[in-house]
Amino acid sequence: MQTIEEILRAKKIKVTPQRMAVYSILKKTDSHPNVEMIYQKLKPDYPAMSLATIYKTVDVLKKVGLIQELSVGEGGLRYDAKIRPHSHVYCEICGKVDDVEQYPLNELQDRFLLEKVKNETGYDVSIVQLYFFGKCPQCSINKETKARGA
Amino acid sequence: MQTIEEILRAKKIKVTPQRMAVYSILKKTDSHPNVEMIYQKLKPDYPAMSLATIYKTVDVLKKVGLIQELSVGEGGLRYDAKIRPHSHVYCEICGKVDDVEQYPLNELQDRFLLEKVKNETGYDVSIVQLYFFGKCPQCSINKETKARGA
DNA sequence: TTCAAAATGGATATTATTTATTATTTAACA
DNA sequence: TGTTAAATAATAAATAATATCCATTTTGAA
Repeated sequence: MQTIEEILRAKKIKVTPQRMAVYSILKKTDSHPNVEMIYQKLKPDYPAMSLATIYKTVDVLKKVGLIQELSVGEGGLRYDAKIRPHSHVYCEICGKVDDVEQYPLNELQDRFLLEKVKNETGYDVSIVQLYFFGKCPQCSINKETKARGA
Repeated sequence: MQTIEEILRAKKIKVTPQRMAVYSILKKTDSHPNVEMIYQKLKPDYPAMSLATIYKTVDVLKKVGLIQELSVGEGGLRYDAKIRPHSHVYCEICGKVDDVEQYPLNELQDRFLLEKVKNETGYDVSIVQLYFFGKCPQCSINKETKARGA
């Protein structure tokens, strides 16, 4: 199995501490952070890291296929180092993004699905993303509490 | 069947020419326009229409459930008056958004799907969106195709 | 027809995100 | 180790999307 360093070097992309740090943050978390969140998470260990570097780094990592980009309708984009097929659920109240692990992108047999869509639309499709939108458990409770209380 | 006017009046939302015009544009097109595109389309017939009104109108129409909002990773949002379950394919070169009619959101038996996701994640899910990303037929043929925005 | 509440137009403000700039530093490799 | 192209930091600036303001107009219903 290739290491991240090997993957980058194979594409003539330099391995830098900043790139490793951004990737490492994404690999560790399941919070699907945006650029600003990555910036804040890195600050303690890399106080000199520039926001611009993070923008460039997520671009690089995305192009190389090491991370995926999520668009949930906020201003910016979210990033995820989990690249095997899975879908996401977005809380419209607090903005949290969670993985939907079991279901159902893997059951859609992606390759077959891409073929079908290509046949119907003529598009050469490379990425599938399934999103669910709703209210997370915490926000559901808060609203109930608020409604009952005050 | 309820008319749009009836749906709005039932929710105590005033029926205005601007709202009808925005809805009508969305109903007629399959181009999934964003606010700016709607604005441009309306200009010939409604030269006095304000951008602010369009922002407010798509909000109203979305809340009432007459249109859906799509987020494909651009700056802004796209709108679609087709609200029965269907998915979308986005051309990463020219920015075009097309419907994927036949497949596969209807085959996912949405209600059952929402239940499963709720069981797994605890989220109270109300919306499902399936996106495909790739290259449209025109952009596949024309290698000289300009990047979006050009 | 009248009237109050709601909506609109037009402009501007706001705000968040992203890109550009440039001097400096660093990774890769001979 | 030296060289060079690439990357980074720091900051400025552009971009762009959306919200706000308020005077005027319009809708809905009494």
